[in-house]
Amino acid sequence: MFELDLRSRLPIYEQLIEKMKELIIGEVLKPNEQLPSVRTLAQQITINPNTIQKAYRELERQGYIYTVKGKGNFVAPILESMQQEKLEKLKEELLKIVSEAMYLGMKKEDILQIISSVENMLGGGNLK
Amino acid sequence: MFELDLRSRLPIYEQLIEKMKELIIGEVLKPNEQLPSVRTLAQQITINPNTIQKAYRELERQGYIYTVKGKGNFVAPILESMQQEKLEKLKEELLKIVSEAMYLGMKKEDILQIISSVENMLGGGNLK
Amino acid sequence: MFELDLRSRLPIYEQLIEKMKELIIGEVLKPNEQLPSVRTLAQQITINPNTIQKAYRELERQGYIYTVKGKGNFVAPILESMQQEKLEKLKEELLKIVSEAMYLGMKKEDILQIISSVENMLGGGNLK
Amino acid sequence: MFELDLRSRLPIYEQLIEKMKELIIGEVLKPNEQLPSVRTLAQQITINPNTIQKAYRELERQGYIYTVKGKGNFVAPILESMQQEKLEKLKEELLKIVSEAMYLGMKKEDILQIISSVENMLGGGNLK
DNA sequence: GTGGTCTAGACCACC
DNA sequence: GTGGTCTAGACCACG
Repeated sequence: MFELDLRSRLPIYEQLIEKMKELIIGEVLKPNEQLPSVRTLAQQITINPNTIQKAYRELERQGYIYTVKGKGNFVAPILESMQQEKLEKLKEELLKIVSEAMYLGMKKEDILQIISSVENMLGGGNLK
Repeated sequence: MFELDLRSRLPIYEQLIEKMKELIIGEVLKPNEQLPSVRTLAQQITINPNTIQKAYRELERQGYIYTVKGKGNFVAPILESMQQEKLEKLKEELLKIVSEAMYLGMKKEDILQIISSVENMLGGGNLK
Repeated sequence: MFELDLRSRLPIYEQLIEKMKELIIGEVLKPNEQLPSVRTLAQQITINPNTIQKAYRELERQGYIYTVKGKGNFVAPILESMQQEKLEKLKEELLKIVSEAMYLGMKKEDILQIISSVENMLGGGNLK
Repeated sequence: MFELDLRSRLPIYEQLIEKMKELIIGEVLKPNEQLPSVRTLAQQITINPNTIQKAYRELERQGYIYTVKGKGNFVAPILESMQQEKLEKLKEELLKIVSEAMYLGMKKEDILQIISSVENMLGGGNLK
């Protein structure tokens, strides 16, 4: 389930964060679903629990999961408060990347295709 | 010309590489144009010459520049593969950001609007 | 009546203690009034009875409530020392926040305005 | 310089954060001044370097210090961007604490006194 | 059982 | 030299 590249330049806790985000955004992990415990996951992917911890704490800070001490970590439902703020940031990022991409010759159609593929992923027909 | 962020998590030699690549692909630096020498550039942006060296060596390895001993470093002619490589990276980034944005509720229209604004911006004086 | 935050970093028994203290010092709970039994309260706020127990025991130790075996738990008469203790804590907090705010450029007037607005708010129907 | 209470309930990395904030806010540590290195500080106060790291990273996240890899950690100058955001939060906190304090009988004069003491600390006459 | 903190010691990239 | 990451193993508080 979690394929990590131990040799990668990206620290493995960041790889973990990315993977988890994908699972949450792709709604493979549903809101309020419990995540594997720090220890269990550590054993499963044979990695130190501290490393999982680091990833989980960052995900919590970013609002993707929430922690109940003594219980576990859970997928956060989308909060409106964080939503607006975050969307603004994403819009800025989008603007930057889109302009760079189009400057280098990417066509409007290429971007539309990306949007479509995302719609399929998120839409009724969950790929899972 | 080269705005570097010393505080960034990216090593500055990598920031240099990225900047140079963009200037080369965007043809701000024309093929066979001579690059500033390691020493002068180091002085200009007050950075350790070793760091510049490292960036130049890596750019040469990747085929973006070539070195003539005793003369200096020069911009290599652009290969399509370079643009392609860059565009692939941008596509991946786009996919990530778009899916995150749409998960948080951004509408297709919002993205289309961003595209339009970029089109307008580039529409007038595209250098290419 | 008791709004607890299960996700908070503060253990919930401490949250309970703080809430109770405020209710007692603010005289929402009057001296010698009977508190809800451990079980009923546990049911009401759907929390482990052990947790309630722990809070009650600590409140007793600190002199805020007293226990009559076979009868239940009761609000102790307020001692000045309790108010004093609480006020000291608040003063420390105030000092920290005020110094941080003024370091970041908040003006004395801004704080005075906050005080005024609080005075207005309390002015009308102070329970005490 | 750093008196830590190893027995305290507050984790020592949080104690460190508080101390550092005080030093920065009190301008004992001036903007762009270099902080002791992770290792040095660790030796000085005989604490594990990882613990210092944790404190430094959090301070960076909160905008109090910035890190230059390979160089060290430095006191951040006040950024306007973070300022506005943070001040809003502080105002809310202030409102909450002030209203609680005044409800419990704290006088306007007590608060004014706190403000004065802060003014002295920050003003021309640095206590150091 | 859960997460949170801490230590000791190691290796890496960067400058 | 600096910070950044990771491991192994320990102890604690919480529910």
